[in-house]
Amino acid sequence: MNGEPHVEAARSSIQPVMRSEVFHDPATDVVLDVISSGVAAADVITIHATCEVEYEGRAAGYLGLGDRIILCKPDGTLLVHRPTGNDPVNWQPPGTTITTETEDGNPVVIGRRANPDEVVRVVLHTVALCTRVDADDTAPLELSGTEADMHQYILEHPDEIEPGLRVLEHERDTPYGSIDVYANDSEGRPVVIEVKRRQATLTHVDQLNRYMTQYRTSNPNARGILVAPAASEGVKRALEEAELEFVGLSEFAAQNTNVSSTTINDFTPD
Amino acid sequence: MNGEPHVEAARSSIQPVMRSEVFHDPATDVVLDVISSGVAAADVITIHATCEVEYEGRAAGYLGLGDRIILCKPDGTLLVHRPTGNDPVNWQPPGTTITTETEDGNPVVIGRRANPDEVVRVVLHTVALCTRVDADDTAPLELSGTEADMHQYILEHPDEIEPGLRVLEHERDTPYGSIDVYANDSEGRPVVIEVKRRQATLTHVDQLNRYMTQYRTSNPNARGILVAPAASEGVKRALEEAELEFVGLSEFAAQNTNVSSTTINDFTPD
DNA sequence: ACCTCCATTTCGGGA
DNA sequence: TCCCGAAGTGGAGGT
Repeated sequence: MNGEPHVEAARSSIQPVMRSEVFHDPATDVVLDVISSGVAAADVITIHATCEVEYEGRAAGYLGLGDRIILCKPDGTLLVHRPTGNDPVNWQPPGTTITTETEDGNPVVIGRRANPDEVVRVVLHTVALCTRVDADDTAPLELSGTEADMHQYILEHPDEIEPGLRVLEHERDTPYGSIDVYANDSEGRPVVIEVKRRQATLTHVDQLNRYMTQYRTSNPNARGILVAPAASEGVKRALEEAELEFVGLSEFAAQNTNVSSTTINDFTPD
Repeated sequence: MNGEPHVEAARSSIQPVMRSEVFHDPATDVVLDVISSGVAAADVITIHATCEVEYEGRAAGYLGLGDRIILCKPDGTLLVHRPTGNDPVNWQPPGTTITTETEDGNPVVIGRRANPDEVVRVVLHTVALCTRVDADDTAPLELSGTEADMHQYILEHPDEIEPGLRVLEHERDTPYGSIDVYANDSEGRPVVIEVKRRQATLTHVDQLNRYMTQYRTSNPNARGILVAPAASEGVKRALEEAELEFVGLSEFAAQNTNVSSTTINDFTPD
């Protein structure tokens, strides 16, 4: 049964199914053929193999023999996954050119890209499984609870930040960074707001402080507010020292994204 | 051939091979059994399926029908990959509990974790392929060209930063952030060095500036140097305004990690 | 557990 | 293309 493909074609035009081929314990030439023909046909290729991985580019790496799952996507993505961990142990982002060669009779998968110039080389010592499927996926990911949603909420409910706040501008780019929200307070003072969807950190203070330091040279009375669901004591101290303010929007704390009766839950498709 | 497993056991104790089972176009109960038994056996499970994905946790998401590859790892990692993109469209990091259920006769994969409380639910409408393999991988990843390597290089070659520089300390933690390198220049002035292994950005300037602002209250003549392979004009301007300096270490520019005769190339295993 | 920072970060948007 | 900042960032290391 070695190398014998099990083909399952689409069974109907109404509900098309992924066309898939599986090669069990395939010989080297079968692996090479599946990869090259699969890449040419824009299929997704998965390989279960004991392999070795070399990487050279922005950094350089070597990974000795082990059992991994290799994924080759039609957009050039190359992923090498270990049996543990969220992130691939080696990878190559979209835009990579995937080719093959042999080394000591073993099939080798090569992912090469320019800018940055990087190569990942996967030497397949024992291939347990090699598959190619024709995958079609155009559904948009609908995601809510992002920072963009929080911006929208603030634009529509400025009083939640501070009574009398009037929003004047959203996402203004400047040479010293971009401002999330520009507003005036009830006394007409300029207010710059930096929004974070999760616990505020020092880098967030930095970001606001960088802009405010510049802005205050021409607007000494300008206020800077960091808006986030929460902030550590260190962050609050850093804010005070920079004469900046913190406003906690606990509605946006984690595990509370499905608030009803607000606009936060409105989906914002790609 | 539906649901019939193709089993390939290890063939020798000398060179063990991944034990693998493949189910082609499996029925719902087969999918459910493969997942639950595979999870129990600490196997890696891959599913090629047309599916729907729901996510709720720090944010909330919905992904309509499409062809994807689902990966379940024995450490609880759950990955849903589209045919494009480096990153999974939905995922659950290690530590997740993977369970199954059915919905309208379709198998459903559920990944649930606490802290943060998050759930990913994958509704499998048509499963083309379902595999489980017993993967073993203990090889350490050897990686060079990281920021740690750059630190080491600077510690051993301080003159590359500036003639006469004497390094006094490495990685000092403070309430206002950690310093990469603390040194004295040829005139005895304190020098704080922030090291970046790639093109410097404004946030890197922030990081150095945050600390220097504090440090200079007690050491007004202290110098702050950002060391990186390169920096944009905006970064250099921001540095000047904060009275900080930039030193370009072009040896560490991308695509130049394999410099010979230096220590940068020494592997630093996990 | 919290906080900070690196990452071969990747990804998307704007100039 | 570069530059900048978000991400359901993940992961490591220290306190």
